[in-house]
Amino acid sequence: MTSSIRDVAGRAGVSVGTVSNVLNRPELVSATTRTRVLDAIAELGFVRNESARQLRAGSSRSVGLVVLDIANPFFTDVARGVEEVVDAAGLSLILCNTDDRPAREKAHLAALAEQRVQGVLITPTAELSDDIAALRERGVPVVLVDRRAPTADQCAVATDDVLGGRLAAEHLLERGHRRIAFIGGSAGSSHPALPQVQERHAGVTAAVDAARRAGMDDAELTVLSPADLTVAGGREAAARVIGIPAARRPTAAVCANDLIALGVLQEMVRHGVRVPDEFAIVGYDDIEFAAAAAVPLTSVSKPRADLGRRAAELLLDEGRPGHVHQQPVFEPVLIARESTMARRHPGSDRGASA
Amino acid sequence: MTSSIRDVAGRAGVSVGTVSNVLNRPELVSATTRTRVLDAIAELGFVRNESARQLRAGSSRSVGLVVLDIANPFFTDVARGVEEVVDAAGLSLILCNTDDRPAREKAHLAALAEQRVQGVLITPTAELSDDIAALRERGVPVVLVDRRAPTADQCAVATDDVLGGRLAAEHLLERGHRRIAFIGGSAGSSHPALPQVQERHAGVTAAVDAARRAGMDDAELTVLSPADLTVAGGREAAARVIGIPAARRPTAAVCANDLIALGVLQEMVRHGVRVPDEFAIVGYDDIEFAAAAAVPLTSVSKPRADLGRRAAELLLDEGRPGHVHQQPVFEPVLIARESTMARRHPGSDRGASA
DNA sequence: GGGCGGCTCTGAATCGATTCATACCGCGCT
DNA sequence: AGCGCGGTATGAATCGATTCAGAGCCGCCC
Repeated sequence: MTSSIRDVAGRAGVSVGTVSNVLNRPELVSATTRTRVLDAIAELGFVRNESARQLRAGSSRSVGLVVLDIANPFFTDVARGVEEVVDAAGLSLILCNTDDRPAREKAHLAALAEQRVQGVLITPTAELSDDIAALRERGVPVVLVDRRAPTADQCAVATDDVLGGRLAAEHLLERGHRRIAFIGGSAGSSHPALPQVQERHAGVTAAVDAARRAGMDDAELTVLSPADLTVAGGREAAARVIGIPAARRPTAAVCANDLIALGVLQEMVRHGVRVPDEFAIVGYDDIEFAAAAAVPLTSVSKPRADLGRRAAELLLDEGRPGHVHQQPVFEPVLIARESTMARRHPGSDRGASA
Repeated sequence: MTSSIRDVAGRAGVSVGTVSNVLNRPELVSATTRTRVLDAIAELGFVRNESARQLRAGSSRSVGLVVLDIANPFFTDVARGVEEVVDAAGLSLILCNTDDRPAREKAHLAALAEQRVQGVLITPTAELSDDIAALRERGVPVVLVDRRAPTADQCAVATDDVLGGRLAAEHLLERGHRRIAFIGGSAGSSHPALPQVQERHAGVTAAVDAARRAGMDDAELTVLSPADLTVAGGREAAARVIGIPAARRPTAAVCANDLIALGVLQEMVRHGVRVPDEFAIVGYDDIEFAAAAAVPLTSVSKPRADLGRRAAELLLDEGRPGHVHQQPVFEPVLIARESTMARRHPGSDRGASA
């Protein structure tokens, strides 16, 4: 059925070594033999067996990318960036989805290890499992994606999420909001929040505290923790916000990601709460659907594809001799859109609270 | 560095065959030897080399999923369904993205063939390349996803897109719309449209024709072909719609997918065209973001995860003896939401054309 | 004519897990 | 004592591509 290099050799009347040379170092083979071999390959429909090649080589021609949520466009954009670099290097990409479940992460890492991938790009689940450390001990390069490295002896590509959280909160404060919600905290949630989310939270807290110190005594922060960082989670949290009596209800929210923000937006609209006039929303990640929402979402933008590209580059570099571990941190930027476009400018008037 | 089964055997004081048995048929090994071997494995941090295993076995423990656009949530939902089935079978999934480019499709299929995957699930690019046929000739099971099989000798999981298109158009006609646009056609586009899109188009056309025959003489269809089936494509097409003088401008659109619909929605809102009052929109696929849009999108819903699940099941079944090729066709359902909720019911009044 | 270098090609050894025919052990039965 | 049998363990052969030391050949120069 499937023919091997040996069949090709037989057909072309040469040795297996020669066939291999045609495949891998054609310049070593005379033109005539080369065409003879290529003809045989075509006639037999020969396809190289990667397993055999890998066995000999000791490692595969692929890298793994492990993400938290394949349904989150943020990660597909990161994947695009990764793919670009990986493709260019002639490697292939194995995309794995964990749904933020440690057990799935573990299983995927085990499979990748068995496949002897050249390296792994991973956005780990909340707790950094020791499976990752174990992989690294086995000599498999690992680069953390959108996550800070716990130690300096490894590569990681991150975003300054404290800054991002601060930008979001300051934006709302500047527009006159005083009662602000952070949606995506970990309070009361079963498992710990992702560090990325903790950072965003910290940034928001810092901004609100600073505002209070600067004289906005009434600035206050409410934290809501949806079950997960999805559109459904956002809807659920928004419903809770709506349940708060108008006098105490936050007038704006910073969401831990855009999926949540879209859910919040949807639920607000559904309940007739006007966005941004009655409730302003800031998302995070600036996924394409944020701008495409009918009330375009103000969002904290990070270079999604660049994150992926950079991570992939670092991973490929790990294999090389003089590699130095790096932890680049990208700076997020706030993109203001309509979802926060009401209210007056800085200081002064804090009128019409809902 | 990496230890092999031989090292484990040495350490445990048994033969390699025994170690292999511990790994694959532990019931053949006595309890004492088994624990001795397992201890050795743990101590050495041994990880089985998949390449070697695959080489011997002749095929890998993975299947490939090749999609048109990983950034389209429709495909990530399909992927989820596939993953579920594939995981349960103890296989792993290799996810490949083609961006509807035949060259990329070809490259991915070649890589999958070299990896000796157990099968391939694919939503092919517009033209059915012969690479797919070639794969099948080599004995690799292939199941088409969201695409009808050209012949009965293969498996394919599809949706009745003619019906879907008709449902969408009938819905708009019932709500009093007469000048309808189909956004996503192939007219004037460089490459042929996807068959799925052609079907949707055909369904819309059929509905409009039927309406005309039924007495709605003024029912008419305009076709717009964006460069690609993305949010950006939708925006571009919407801009063109807005350019049409109000008297001739369509009052509603059926979009080839939800990404386009979201783009259209966004552009309409940006230009102050009220949705649905001045312009109604029907999307296709019913991705999560359709419902989450602030003007929730009426959309033609198909069981996305089920498509994936079913396709994966058929693929796994292909390996089995009595396999019979099947081409299940799912029936789409129209989910009415606000983006089409203006205008009066059936027949009568066709008033206020923007 | 002998020797040497350059160009081709050969074929055996190798990677690591699996498989299977074979061997071994102890025990009960005749 | 001999036979057979279930239960275990062995180790050589195998999968297919790659690699590399070495062989064969040709032409050229001294």
